[in-house]
Amino acid sequence: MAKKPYYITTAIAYTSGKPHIGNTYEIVLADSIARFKRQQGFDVRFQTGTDEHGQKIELKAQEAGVTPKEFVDQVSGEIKRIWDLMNTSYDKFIRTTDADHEKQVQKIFKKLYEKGDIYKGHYEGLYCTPCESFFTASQLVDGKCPDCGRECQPAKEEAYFLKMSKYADALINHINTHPEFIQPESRKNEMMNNFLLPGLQDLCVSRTSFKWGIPVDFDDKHVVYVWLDALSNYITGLGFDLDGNSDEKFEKYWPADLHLIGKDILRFHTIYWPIMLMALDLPLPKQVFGHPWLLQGDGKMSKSKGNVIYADQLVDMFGVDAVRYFVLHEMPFESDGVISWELLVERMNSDLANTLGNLVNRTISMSNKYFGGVVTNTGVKEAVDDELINLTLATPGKVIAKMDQLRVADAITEIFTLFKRCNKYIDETMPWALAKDEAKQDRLQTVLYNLVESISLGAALLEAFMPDTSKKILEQLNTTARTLEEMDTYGKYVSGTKVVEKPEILFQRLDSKEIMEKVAVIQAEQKAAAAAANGEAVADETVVDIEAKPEISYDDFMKMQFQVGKIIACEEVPKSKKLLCSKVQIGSEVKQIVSGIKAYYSPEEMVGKKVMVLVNLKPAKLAGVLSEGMLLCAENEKGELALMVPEKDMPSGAEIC
RNA sequence: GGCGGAAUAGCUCAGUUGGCUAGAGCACACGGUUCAUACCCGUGGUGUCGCUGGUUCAAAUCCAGUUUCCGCUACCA
Repeated sequence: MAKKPYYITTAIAYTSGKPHIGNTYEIVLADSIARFKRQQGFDVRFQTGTDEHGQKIELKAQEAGVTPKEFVDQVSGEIKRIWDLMNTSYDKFIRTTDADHEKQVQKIFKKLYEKGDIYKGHYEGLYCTPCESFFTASQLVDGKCPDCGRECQPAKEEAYFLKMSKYADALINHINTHPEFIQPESRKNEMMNNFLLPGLQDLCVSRTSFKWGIPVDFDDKHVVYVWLDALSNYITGLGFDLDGNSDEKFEKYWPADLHLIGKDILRFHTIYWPIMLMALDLPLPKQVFGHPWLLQGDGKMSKSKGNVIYADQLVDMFGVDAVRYFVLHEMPFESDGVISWELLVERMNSDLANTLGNLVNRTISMSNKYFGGVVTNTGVKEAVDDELINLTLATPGKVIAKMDQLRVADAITEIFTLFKRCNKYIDETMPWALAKDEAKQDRLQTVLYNLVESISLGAALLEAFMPDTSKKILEQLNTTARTLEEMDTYGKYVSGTKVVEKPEILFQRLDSKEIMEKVAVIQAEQKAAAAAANGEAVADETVVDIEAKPEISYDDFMKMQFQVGKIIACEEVPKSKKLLCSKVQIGSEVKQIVSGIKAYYSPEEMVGKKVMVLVNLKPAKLAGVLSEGMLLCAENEKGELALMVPEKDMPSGAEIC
């Protein structure tokens, strides 16, 4: 019988920089699932890769003084190197700059255009600049922005749009009839309530503001929107061809069984991607799992703090399998996991060195000490053996059940429960006591055999999660990994086998203090590097490009009145997350102004500042609070805000012109 | 503001449709053991199961209200 196909993908990694351990988690998680499915007898196809287009990359390359292609070649190579370092068993590493991918994306775009699902639209009268939103004519209220009620700006650029609304009902129906489609389930409500049920807007799927993307082949002013480009990788990587000449891999593996992605990009995978597929008349993936994040224990990761953790640093210090064990084991199914160097040392010592490593070590040592390494099943069973045997035989089923639910951390815990039981079994049977009694030699043989048998089975189960360790244990026991089917009977370890003479230490215990000293050095280096990079950035002057607005006349400009305002009081706007309400003294007048800057300024530090105010703006209510003007801010590429203040002290009310 | 979720031992979390003295791992303390990587095994918690009410023979579990935190989303004049 032909093996059942199983197609699993990770999100393709964005090539804006070196991936940290959080990004690396995803590929390891996918790898453990892929390996386990192979062990279960599936014909697995495992795809990963890099997402290489977009304005951000164009800018990064510019900063680095290289071409975009040179930039992504370097980063993509680095990502692949780390994926390989982590011993991940992907079958295909796709790059969105691959020629065949680009060609298919162009074809897809054209096909959807010809079909009418992508149409050329205009911003004219439909673009609200302050809201930064596009609206279809029907969405406008009295010809004005439905959100803010103001005039929408005339367009200066044309763009292509994907008709989302056409497929919305079909998608809602699909999600409702396929409860397993979006995982974890709690995310399903978010997608439904926030996007689908309120009504989908057509999606703008082309850009003209930058060049680094796949050109629309029939209209080369435009490049294809990066998400349309990136999402297509899941089918182009299988050799999909729109003209019907698809590779057999596509016929075999599509639709995907699982898209494994971060929880932050669920929207793209559960709304845009399915609609794209519907428009192409292709079946939808069976499941999309938005996994949680691996977060740094001591605050957010940042290069300037020097606390970004990279996979290769961890591997240097702990080894590949310890890192794999850690990221897989520390991640709960739904909530974010935490990583820190201290936690790693703790897990390394207690789980890997003590429970597992020491178990293998003591078992092999005893076999050598008492029987010259030969492990024989003499069949002298006692009641105490039952518990170990039963648990050993039950463990594969438990692991399979957990893996079926994608609960990888729980699956690993099941395997370690077995190893712990083995340690207990040694205490219960006390081999060293049996060894002293001539009459108990056969019993001792059986006890050691049972241990070797249970460890062999546990080690085979470990393959998906810690492939090297699994192999090392089996080699030391001089046996091979059995399949899941072969785990149904106890006693398959060949009696009379000789184990290795001197056991190899699988995991060395580490001293937390020594590790932390090394970490301090790494962090200091990273901090210094970040500072140096910042210094360069100052010299190089990092720039931000924003979309240009239409030219205005001097009269237009003169309509606006700017003055220096002194903030004399400030408080948070209740029930709002981003708003601060300030009392601003402008000359002898006091205005109340609401600003969305709570994330960057506390009410206390606002008071006393002299800032630039647009004073003749029509008052409006924000979160129910009247605002009579606007505090002007500069905004960087991250959306962080800084208030504009006069370079020299100026009196309140001074005109800015 | 809208929708949803969470609150259980020092820490990280389990607790299926309400049912026996509320569990696991880690950490900590004590005891045992010596084959082993100072390891393994055992024992040890008076935990207000966020708070207040309610339903019930019985509530961590169901209902209502309340507080705090989190996610998505809206607001950024």
